[in-house]
Amino acid sequence: MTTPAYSGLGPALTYVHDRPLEPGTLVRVPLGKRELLGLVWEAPGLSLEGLEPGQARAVLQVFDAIPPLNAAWRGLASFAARYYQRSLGEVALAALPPQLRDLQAEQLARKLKRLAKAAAGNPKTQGRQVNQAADSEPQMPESLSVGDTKAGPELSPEQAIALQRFQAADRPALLFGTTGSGKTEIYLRAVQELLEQDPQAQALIMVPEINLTPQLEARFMERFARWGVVSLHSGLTPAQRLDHWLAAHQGRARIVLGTRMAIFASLPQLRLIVVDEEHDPSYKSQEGARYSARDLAVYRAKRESQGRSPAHCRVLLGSATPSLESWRAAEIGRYLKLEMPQRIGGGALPRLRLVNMNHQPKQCVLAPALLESIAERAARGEQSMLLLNRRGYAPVLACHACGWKSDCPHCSAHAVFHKIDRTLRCHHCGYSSRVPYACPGCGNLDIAPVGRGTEQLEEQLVGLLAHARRADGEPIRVLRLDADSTRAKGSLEQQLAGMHEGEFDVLVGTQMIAKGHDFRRITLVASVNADGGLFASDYRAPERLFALLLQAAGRAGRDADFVASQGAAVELWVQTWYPEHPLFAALVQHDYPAFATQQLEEREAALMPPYSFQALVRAEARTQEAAQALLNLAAQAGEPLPGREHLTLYPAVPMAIQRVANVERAQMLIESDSRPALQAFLAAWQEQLQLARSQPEAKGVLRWAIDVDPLAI
DNA sequence: AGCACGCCGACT
DNA sequence: GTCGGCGTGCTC
Repeated sequence: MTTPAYSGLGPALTYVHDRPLEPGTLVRVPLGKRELLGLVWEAPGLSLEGLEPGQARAVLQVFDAIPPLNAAWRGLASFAARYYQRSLGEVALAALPPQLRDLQAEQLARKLKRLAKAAAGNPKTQGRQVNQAADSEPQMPESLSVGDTKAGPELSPEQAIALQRFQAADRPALLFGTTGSGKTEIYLRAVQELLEQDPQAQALIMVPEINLTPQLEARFMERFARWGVVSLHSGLTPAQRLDHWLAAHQGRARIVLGTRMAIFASLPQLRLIVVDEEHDPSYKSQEGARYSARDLAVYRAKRESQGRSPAHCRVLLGSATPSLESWRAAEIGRYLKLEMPQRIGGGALPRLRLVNMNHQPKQCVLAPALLESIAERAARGEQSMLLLNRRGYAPVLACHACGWKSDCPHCSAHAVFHKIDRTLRCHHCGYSSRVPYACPGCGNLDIAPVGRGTEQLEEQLVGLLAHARRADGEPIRVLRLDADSTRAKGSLEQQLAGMHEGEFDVLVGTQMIAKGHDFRRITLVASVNADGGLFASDYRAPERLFALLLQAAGRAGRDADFVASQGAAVELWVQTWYPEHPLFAALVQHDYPAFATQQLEEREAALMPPYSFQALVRAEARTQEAAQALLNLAAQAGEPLPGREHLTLYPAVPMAIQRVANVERAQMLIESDSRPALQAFLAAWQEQLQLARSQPEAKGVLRWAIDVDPLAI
């Protein structure tokens, strides 16, 4: 009755034990020559009499020191496995802390005894652990209302109404709140009211990125340490992850904060799920079971409420730029829409300044007016932030004599020029080589960088601002933050702290600086080259660009007092060659609803999600032909399958980056107006895919995977 | 996924 | 003649 952590083996395996085991019990079982962690699953109608001798081996150990995973959790795991077309064992066992796999039952029992003792001796032990991880983040000053031990600020009327409507909601709620409108305070209050009113209740708070957990943790710890706050994300050590998981599973932690993996945390008394920045693509897993933690949050809340009132477990999705899926659900009343258009403290939203690059001096990096504005701000003690979505010095090196380009030898992509260590690096496979002295094609010495990355922007900015001075008369200081500059552990926190202290005047970086961080002195945000998102082949690109720009804009002017005392103009500058693009018309007005309406109309006309349902099958092989053959052969074989008549199967095509690490990749898009039809077809089709593998045309196929509700096509 | 079994190239 | 490459197949 256990499932192995292996994806090819679909249904549960059968084992025997000398006494009945409750479903959800963790066990240790033999499989082949190995000993594995297993999970007891329900086995309706199975009796020992029906078993051939030797058909079932014996359970080795029972982890009876911890309670079984409950029915709601098992329901979530089996739904996720079914919906995302993976085996139950893979989903269920991947959702457990990895260290559990290596532990013997007695070791776990001993650990639990120790934890119980520690918890009895010091009820705050749990909280301490978390705080250590979070202490590098500067704390937000809270305006404490006198006599209120809960130490929350007064809610604005708008917040109070949103919270009240959420508390009365009988369906998932979408909190559409401008950046700086105080969404986090709503989360905190919702959690507080729930945990005060129900002494057992647990809440799950999800954030898109690991970088954002420390500061959220700090805010939750500050108010709710007494209730036990733990985090769950991939940055924890294996031991921490097990501890935190156990704390949640045993109900010692009543608040769990985490990234997408936290959706599978065992929370026996789960009553509230918050998904912050619900539109963020990080919620969609890109490997293993390709689940959407946001979608599973909605499912899980419903499943937890099964057989109880619909509001037993509530779910709150928050965003300043909701996904079009959630937006539409709110429009048609499937979700409750809560709106908070005002910034707390009345801070003005940044004014959009579109820079028409057609009218700028030739070859200019930053418009002169933008440079000047940055310099003026630095002179007044204000900070600026520049976004450029490309790390490295230049995306490619090229020889103008023979046309040679710095291509990665293993991928169909350029190797990026990193000037700092004079390397060419492929961002897809990790290949790295020294920059050649002369062109490998023709020996020409004149090989030059083409295009611009953050390293180069930083360098040019320092040059362009050489004449300018800070308030203290010193030269302007530029900080670059991207995956390269923050590789060392703790260096992101350290550099962010420097930015907060005002050590730097200008911050240059990739996406990672646009999200969440609370910079107090930034009054200008600029997107150096936004056009990539305007005409990308991916139909979701405009949506992502809009979200990125608004989110980045939200970094500016967060401290209304600072802005007022400076008399600062809070601005978002966007450099573009296409200023007339309709996306910008909506952006000028900060009008997400208008943008969403326009995008949804396009989607409806083209019958794209959320007006249709998609799945993507990707194949990897030694040759492109084999990868495509597998998909096309399986498609042919799938003709008679259930649901097929409601589907469109497009021909297999090479992926955008066709070859990565010497593996050829192809994909096939499947579209349907019926989710059940798509589900039924995919479930049956797996077998055809498996069979197609043994055809001679598909020789050299390495693997294939189905991505249900893919984000990028 | 692991781990075994099984059939073809360069070494003591 | 063996060590070892990774292709194919199985695990209650």
